[in-house]
Order: sequence, then C-alpha cells, then structure tokens
Amino acid sequence: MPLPEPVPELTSLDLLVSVSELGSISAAAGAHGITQPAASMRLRKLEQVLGIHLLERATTGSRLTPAGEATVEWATPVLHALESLLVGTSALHRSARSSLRLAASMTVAEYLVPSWLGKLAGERGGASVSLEMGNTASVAGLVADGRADLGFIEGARPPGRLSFREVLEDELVVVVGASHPWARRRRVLSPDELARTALLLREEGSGTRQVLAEALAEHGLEVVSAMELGSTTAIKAAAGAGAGPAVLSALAVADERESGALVAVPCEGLRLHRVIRAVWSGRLGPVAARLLAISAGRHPVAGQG
Amino acid sequence: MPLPEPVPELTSLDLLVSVSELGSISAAAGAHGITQPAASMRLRKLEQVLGIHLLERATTGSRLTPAGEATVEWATPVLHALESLLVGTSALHRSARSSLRLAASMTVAEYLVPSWLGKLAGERGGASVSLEMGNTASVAGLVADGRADLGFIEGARPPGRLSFREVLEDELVVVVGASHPWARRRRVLSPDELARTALLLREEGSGTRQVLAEALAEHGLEVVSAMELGSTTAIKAAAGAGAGPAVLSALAVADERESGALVAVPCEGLRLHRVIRAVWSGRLGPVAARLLAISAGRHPVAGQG
DNA sequence: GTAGCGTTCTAAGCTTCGCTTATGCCCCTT
DNA sequence: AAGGGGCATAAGCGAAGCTTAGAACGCTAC
Repeated sequence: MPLPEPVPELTSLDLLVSVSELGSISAAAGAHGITQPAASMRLRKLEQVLGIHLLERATTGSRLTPAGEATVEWATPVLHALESLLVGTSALHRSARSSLRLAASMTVAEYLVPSWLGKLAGERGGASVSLEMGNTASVAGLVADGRADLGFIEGARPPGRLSFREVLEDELVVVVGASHPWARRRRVLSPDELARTALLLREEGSGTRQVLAEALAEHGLEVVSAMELGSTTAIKAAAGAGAGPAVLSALAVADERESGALVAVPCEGLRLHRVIRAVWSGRLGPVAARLLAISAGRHPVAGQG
Repeated sequence: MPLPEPVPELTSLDLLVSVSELGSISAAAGAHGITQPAASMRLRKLEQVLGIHLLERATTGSRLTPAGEATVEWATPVLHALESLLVGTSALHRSARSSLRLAASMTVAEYLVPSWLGKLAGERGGASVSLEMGNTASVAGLVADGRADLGFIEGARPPGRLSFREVLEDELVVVVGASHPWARRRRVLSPDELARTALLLREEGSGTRQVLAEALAEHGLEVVSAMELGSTTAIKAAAGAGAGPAVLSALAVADERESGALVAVPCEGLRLHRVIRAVWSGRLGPVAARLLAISAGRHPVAGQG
C-alpha cells in the first residue's frame, strides 16, 4: 500500500526541527550547509505539502506556530527511526577496518543491533562498527575465526570453546490481523489446533520456521503452510491483511502489536522460547565489552501477553 | 544536529517495501504509479545512497538480499511514524466539513491523537477528521459551542454542563541528559532540592509550567528557570545536551527515555499528576463514540519509574 | 535620532536531477 | 519454438532546487 502523494521531504522535516531549536531560518540554514533562501523555500514547500502554517516569520527571527510545534513533535520519531536505519545500513558496509566487527543472526541484527549501536554512539562518538548477518553457524564461525569480535546467536548453545553470555530471551508468537476471527478469540490455542491451521511462513530453512517445526514435532505434529513468503515484512503484510495466522518472533511484531495492526493469540503447550546469546573468543576489547554491557542491559520483556 | 548527507528518499524506501511485498520492480512501480525504469533508477540510487546491495535482480523478478530485508525492517518504523505525521497534519487543516471535529490540548494532540486516529482509520476507512489545538478553556469552549464534537482536556474538571470521562492519567517527570550527574543519582529528589535547581522551562503561561508551579507552591516554593525555551523539542534538545534538568509530561519524553537520550529522576512529595478527560456536549455520534472508546482503551502506563 | 546588524523575501539564471518513451536482451513457460 | 514477463539502457524533455544579488523591515546601541 503505497504512501499518499505528496510526501514531505526528510531533509525539510529535519530543517524544521533545527528552526525550532535555533530560532531562525538563517541559523538553521547555516547548520545544514545551505543558504537562507534555499531553507526558506524548503520550509515554504513543506507548509504547502502539509497544508498548514508552520512558522510565524518576522524580521527578528521565526517562531513555530502551535501546528508547527506539533509537526516537530511528530517529525521527531520519523527522524529517530531514520537514524536507526542509517546506523544499521552503514554498519552493513564491508568496511576495511572497524573498531568493532559484529556478527548477528537476522532477528538480532534487524531488531536489536541498531538501537544498541545508537546507545554506543551516544557514549563514544567515533566507533566505526561493521555488521555481518548470518545464521547461527556462520556467526559462530566468524567469531571463532577471529573475523568478528562479537557475535549474537539464537537458540543453540555455541559450539567449541567460545565464551558466551545470555543476552535476552525471545519468543515466537502467533499473530493474526485485527480482522481475523482469532483476534477476538478468548480460548487459548492448543498445539493441535495450530497444526491443523494453514499458516503464513517463510520458506523452508528459516530459523523461525525451524523452531516452530521442532516445537510441534514434540507433539508429533507438523506445520501446514498456507503461503510461503520471502520476507518477514511480506508475512506481516499478509497477516495484517487477514490472509491467515503467522508465527513470528515477538521482537519482529512488537511495533505492529502496539499499533494494533497485528494481534497475538495466546498459545499453550508449545516450547516457542529461544535464548539469544552473545559469543566471543578470547579477550574482549573495550568497545566490544561496552556493547556487550549495553546488549545485556534491561530490555522490554518480549512476552506473549 | 542536522542529518548526515545523503539521506534516502521516503518514496524510495516505500518503493523498496513494495518490492518486498510484490516480488518485482515493475509490479511495485505499477503500485506507485510510476514506470518501471523510474522505479529501477530510484532503487539503484537508494542502493548507492545506503552503500549496500538491496536487491538480487533477475529476469524473473527481484528478490531482496539479506541486507535488503533488514533495510525493509528498518524502513517500516520510519514509514509508520511518517503516517502518524500525515494523519496528524492532515487533521489540522481547517476542513469545511468533517465527519468528526476534535479539539484537544497540545499534549494530547501531539502525543495521543495521531495514534487514535490511526486506529480509527484502520476500522472505518473514510472518516475525515479535523483537529483543533488549544488550552483547556478554549477546548471546552469549542465543545460547548458545538464547534467541536469531542474534546480532550488536561487537569481541570470541565466547566458547565459538559459530559466528561476520564481517559488516562498523565504525569510530569524530571528528566536530565544521560551525561548529567543526576542521571546516575540514586537518592529520590525532594521538592526543596528541585526548587533550588535552575530548570529548563517553557515561557510563563504554559500548562506544564503551571502544574509544576502549583505543585511547588504547595510547599511554599517557587520555580527557578535556567533558560526559557519556545518549544518542547527545544527543551528536550537542551536537556539532552546536558544544559540542565527539565520537567515535562511523561508522554512527551517516552521516546527519549526509551532510547536513553533522557533519564527520569525519581521525585517525591510533589503532586505532578494530571488527569486527561474527554468532554462532549449532548449525544455522541457513532464516529465520536468510537474514538472515545479507542482513547479510553488500555494505554501504556505513563509512570515515573 | 541614526547607524548598523540581523532577519526576511524576491528575482534571475543556471544546473542538475528525475521521469517518460522506446527499445533490446534474457529467462522461464507453454 | 514462440510468447510473455521482467529488467536494463538510451535519448530527450521538463521541472524543481540552489546560488548569487538586491532590497525592505525591525531591533538595538550609540
């Protein structure tokens, strides 16, 4: 479902935030490395795109209107989320030398690493971090080979003589779109019932699917797929549209559950837990140790509520 | 602190999400109303801006690389936050006729209304909602005059014969930047101590400042301002930079507390609560009733933890 | 009161970027 | 073997955005 046009520009939203902090258009322009007329035009266009007055301009500077203040408040989470994206993608460059080389499973890399790196950057500015994604085996391999300083794996205990530490617990949850009958269901789901239902799943080989299959296998059951999709996003979109139930990591659906787009269905009698552990080899450097401490800090519980 | 250049385009991120859902560049192009070469160019540029390969192109369609999947996951919160911004700003148009006319105090309008409207839109598509912002008195006036169907006010009990209902409780919290000494403080803050400290505040007349002043007045104390700033954002930025403690609504600093940019300092003996109430006059229409139900639903507790 | 500084808008000119149309190649399917 | 879907390339056009330059306005200090 594409965005409605027209869409405000990220740089213009950022510029508006700067105006609110600095008090004048020209100061904000300077901070962004553009000229004052350019900044003025961008803000005028932003007002036009949003259809509201954002600034009260005066020859002594510019103040935000109440609508402008609200827009700044609404823009802040957009820009924060963008920063996470930039932190994550920039870590994915195969940079030659980095002060910290991470390796992580998909779930950890996608949902946890950017916020950890954000906190790390908040404390020590100039740490260049690289990130490699892979399954548990390949992450363990990178760490064992010394090609990664610190790794994060799911489920299995680390092989060999790697040091490890439990970081947090993840849990798979059954989710459906808000329009699905199960969204209003009160009874707890039984393993049997889940196995009789066609589910939205990743292709064979996905770690999440494997955990689900093993949990069902303990009851002598097998997964039935309604549709095999290529990405977590595709599964979430399909489930949200009511295409059926899906089983995903609680970390992956935290946002959608909060916004109400997806509803978790309580489920009983299945071992859908998995532990996320940090692994490393030898002695940790100072930056790696700091990241480990951040990652093992308090986290919102990924419960099934 | 401006964004680093270059910044990815929102429409390109949205396009990437569509590719991940639809499985091909040309299908995504069609969904966005642009031609296939244009979509191809945008995605190529996005890859260049982010510095990573996002797509595995083939003559049978395109699949996301692992890095592409992660990018989609990271883009999703950006786009969700953007949708909230668009919902909020579009409600601020003074539209001639709307199926629901809201009035709300700044805090409610900024931090709660967009998510309520998002949920409302999720259930009933075509409700056009308008939003007016103001202080408690003006909101009550709009509702009493029949120029708003439903209002949300803070603190005071609604005047006159308006119907009302408690929606949630808000709380003011003392926050400091992560580098401030109080961030690592263990002792609880006393009213006396708070009054002896110069604080970052809005100008006189702000509702938040008034609540703080009244709470201190109960102890015979007065607020001391270190700096008077024009917007909540400016205060948060200054506090985050370590300029001093600020006192803000828990709703306003929820994001920053989660990200660690701001730290709440426990505080004892002050009445920093305020109740947020919905107010209306006469009989509620179906859309207004639905929004009221959404607003009075469960919410994350705005505690002082 | 006047000079000066900082703020804003306007205007003109230029460059650059992005989209569309048209075309060719490749691979899978029938 | 032929057709269709999907992606890339090339050319041309149009528009959008930035910079430089100039002018008006208001506050402040002398």
